[in-house]
Amino acid sequence: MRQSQLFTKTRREAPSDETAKNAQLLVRGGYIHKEMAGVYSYLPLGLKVIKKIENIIREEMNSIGGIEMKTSILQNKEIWEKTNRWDDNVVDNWFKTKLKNGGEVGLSFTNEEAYSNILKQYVNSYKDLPAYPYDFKEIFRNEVRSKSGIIRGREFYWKALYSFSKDEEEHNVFYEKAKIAYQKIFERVGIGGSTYITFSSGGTFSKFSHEFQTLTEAGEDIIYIDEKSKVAINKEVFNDEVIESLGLKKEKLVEKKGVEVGNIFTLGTKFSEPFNLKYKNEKGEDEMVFMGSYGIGLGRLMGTIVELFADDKGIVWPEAVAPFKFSLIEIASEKPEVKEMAEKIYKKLGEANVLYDDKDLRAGEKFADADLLGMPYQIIVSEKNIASGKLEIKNRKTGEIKMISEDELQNLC
RNA sequence: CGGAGUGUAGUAUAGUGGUAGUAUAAAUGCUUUGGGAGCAUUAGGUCCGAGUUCGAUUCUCGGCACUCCGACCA
Repeated sequence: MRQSQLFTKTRREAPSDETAKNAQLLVRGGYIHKEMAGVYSYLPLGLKVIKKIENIIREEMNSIGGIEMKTSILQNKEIWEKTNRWDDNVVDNWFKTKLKNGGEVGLSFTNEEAYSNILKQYVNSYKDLPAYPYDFKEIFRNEVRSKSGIIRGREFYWKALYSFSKDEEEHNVFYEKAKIAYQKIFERVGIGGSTYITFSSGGTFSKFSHEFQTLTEAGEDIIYIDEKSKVAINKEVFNDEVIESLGLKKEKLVEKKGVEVGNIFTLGTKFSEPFNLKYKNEKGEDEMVFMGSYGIGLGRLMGTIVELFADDKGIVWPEAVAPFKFSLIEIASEKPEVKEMAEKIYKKLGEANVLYDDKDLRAGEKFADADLLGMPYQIIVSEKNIASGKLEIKNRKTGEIKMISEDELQNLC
């Protein structure tokens, strides 16, 4: 993409109403726009990052049998009354609104009821199970106080998968697969090394749920990590009994701050019972469907990646989620060869891979922009480099500069 | 929801009971071109409402918004 086509532009200064590093840098780079506290629009560059993350998650969910669909955002009061979660005294962060005819609807803050209600209509037999539907959707939570930029918003985009299994045994097999798929996702988006599977409170049907906690000072959760096994315990269940049951040693655990980038949870029959979601087994007997939930907040993940890798010059994207792999910087010159070379490289690498800074700006400003925007590689085309017959390529993360030939450039794609 | 604070141009900030200033971004022209260039010209602003006052951006009250600390985060 040509940078001149982007209506967004970079800012020199951070907005005064953001203190979170992720929001400051993403606003400065023109990735996001703040609509109100806890509510952000995703600008063209920001959406590209979200889409890259979304595709990685989609691939991993599909690989364990997930089937993508879309549940509605407007939710029927009746189905939430079945689980007693319509009541504001039970769930205090609903966004609710009214239909013209006076009826009430809610904006979904989670998906268990919607899925249980839908599956109720289709699941009758053991032959219909298991089922692993999931969706990417906007979620609304009327938080009294939002903070941390896009890490905790009132409106956010998440992936939620629900597993509907015949019994606990079948559930457990899938649960373990999901755990591995989650680890792959965090590995692929570049935060695997800082992300710990964390034991957290489990609710009615299992001792623990599992969170995926990424270590960063921007985190709001306190966890105790075991560096060797890459396992952690959330503060909420941190006690001697738990430590022992996990085979960990208290003195080896270190207290850290983390962001919960994902979680997986055994729900059991907590939601299937109120919906009477059961099936006939092979003997013709009724059995309750056994459920699990698996969530990842995409905006939160994006914000966490920014927090984790940004340096004093700006954002540093891991290659897998960068909006473009390359920033192409053409240093203005009177010699037409410079522009010609830049255009040639742009075409060669493809507009999907390159953000081409074709604006009429000075070199310093283009370098600063490229550093702020954080593409993994910067290719610099100038009179000097053309004269040497080589191309200059700089690694955003390490700052390393290499002089390479045009042929070598091709290999980078 | 409890506590504290802040609202001035697109952005970041200064200042004042009496014509609102600077930087940056923007527009035009000329010069310039390897780490956020220079000169000139132009355009652009006091969150909303009420009160006090001859006069309010400034003081008072109310509202709204935003930020921070705490609580909450199913």
